[in-house]
Amino acid sequence: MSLDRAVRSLGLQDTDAAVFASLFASQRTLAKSELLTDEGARSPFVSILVDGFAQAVRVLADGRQQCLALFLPGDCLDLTALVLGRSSAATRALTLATVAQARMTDVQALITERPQIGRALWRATALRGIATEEWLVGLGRRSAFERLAHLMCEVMHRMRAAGLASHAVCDFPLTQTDLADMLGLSCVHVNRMVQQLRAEGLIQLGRGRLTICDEPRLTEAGGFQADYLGRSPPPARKTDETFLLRYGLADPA
Amino acid sequence: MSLDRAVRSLGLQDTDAAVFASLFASQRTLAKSELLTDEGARSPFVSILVDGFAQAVRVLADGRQQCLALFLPGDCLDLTALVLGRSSAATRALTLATVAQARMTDVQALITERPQIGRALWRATALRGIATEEWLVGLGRRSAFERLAHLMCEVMHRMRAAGLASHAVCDFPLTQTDLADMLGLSCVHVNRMVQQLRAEGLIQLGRGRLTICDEPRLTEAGGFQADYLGRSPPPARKTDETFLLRYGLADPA
DNA sequence: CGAATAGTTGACTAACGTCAATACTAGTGG
DNA sequence: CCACTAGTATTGACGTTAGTCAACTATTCG
Repeated sequence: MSLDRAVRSLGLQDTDAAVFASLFASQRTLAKSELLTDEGARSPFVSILVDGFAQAVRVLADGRQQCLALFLPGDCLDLTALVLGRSSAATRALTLATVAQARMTDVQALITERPQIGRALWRATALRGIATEEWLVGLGRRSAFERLAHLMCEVMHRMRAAGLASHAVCDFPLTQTDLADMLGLSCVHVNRMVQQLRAEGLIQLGRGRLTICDEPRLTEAGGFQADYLGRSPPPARKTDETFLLRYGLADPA
Repeated sequence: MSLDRAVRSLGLQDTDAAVFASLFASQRTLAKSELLTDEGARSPFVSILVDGFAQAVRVLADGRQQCLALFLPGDCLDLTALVLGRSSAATRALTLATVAQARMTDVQALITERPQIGRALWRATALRGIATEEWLVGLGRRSAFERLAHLMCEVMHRMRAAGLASHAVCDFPLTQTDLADMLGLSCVHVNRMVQQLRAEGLIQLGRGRLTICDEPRLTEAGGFQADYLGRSPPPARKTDETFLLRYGLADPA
């Protein structure tokens, strides 16, 4: 993933894009599992993932942990630190990874000078929030099988958008333990669900690659909506009497 | 909750606060269960909840639903719509509620004129994201009992910050079904956990009121960190050999 | 080749959901 | 003030999903 492409995916163009990108002159390589920033830390840099996979993760006092976000090449890492001054979660490389870094003070200064850049980063912050909300829906209301199917759809979708998937195949270097952390499951159960997805002919997964064999059915299985970032009007819902009554939406006529 | 107080809680002061508040001249009353905005809708207004409780909620095609956020008096509703143009989720009154509204175009114009206001709203967007992340951790890695305890702590904490709690008592007009939607549980199970919290002498809950009887123990039970919005450095973790090895954090020395 | 990591399996358990009945509560109109 | 009603809370029996533990196998990588 080129830095320019990453910057354009923020919605920046022309001079804004060029000037913003020019701040990310330095690169840093992270070993697999290496922390880029720790939970609650102040970092003097803003980072964009250029290569490899990473995650945002929170660890509870007793060692349980939950992944809050999966970062693919081209994603901005830890955006909230830019406005809040601190990282809300640890950022950790899931594979050997490369990040481009800009000094936070430089970014701050540039935002003042070019408000459109601030606007774009604010928009990116909001999109990150929506993605988190989507995961929240999954953990709250979807079964393990659905969650996994949904995640496979999401990854393929995002990898395509980043130009990193060919047809229905992309790199997928995550372990089942990594998946378990994302999906709020145990790795044993993830394994069972992966096997079910394979048995039903929906995906192939292994050796660091994901192949979607039957995308319509996988999408259906995960309840995935491709446009959940640039959202269209609410999908037509089955008119369910109970539902309408419960929320006082029944047409009084 | 006065509008001024709400505006100050965004971090705005003096002229910025006054000018921003002046945009919220109109008010609207929502009946219990009434939708303020629908999922995916474009709204021409930015709203601040002045009175009552509200939620952001996503409904799946089959009727399952998950609450994404609980709004208390003083909270900005549906902030992401301001930068993304659409609501990512429905906003619904949980009680009879009052919102103050500003025309979105007016807010946009004011942000251009006074960048500090944009900064404050961006910060609020980021804080909303962190709150969503905290719920994600709960749904992914906390038991039903812990989640409920955590939510009680969160609500009391926020109600105090809004000046709406006296000592350890505050209004709490949510039904157990509402709680179930927030916590990703069934209402029957919520009921069982509420009873357990009561039996252990941690809370009193009923008739629209919440009383925390033993705050230290409730905080402990929920793993609640009061500062999870203005985060301090990572809490000291038990040094756990397994954990360190698993994540390659073991000191190589 | 060997060590470490990752994936797989089965047996068992715990947490939580579902269903269906029953009790309580608050608001309503008589 | 009382009966009525709708919404809410509670209970028990039972089913299902997912977690835990402990082994074992397959891969990867040095």
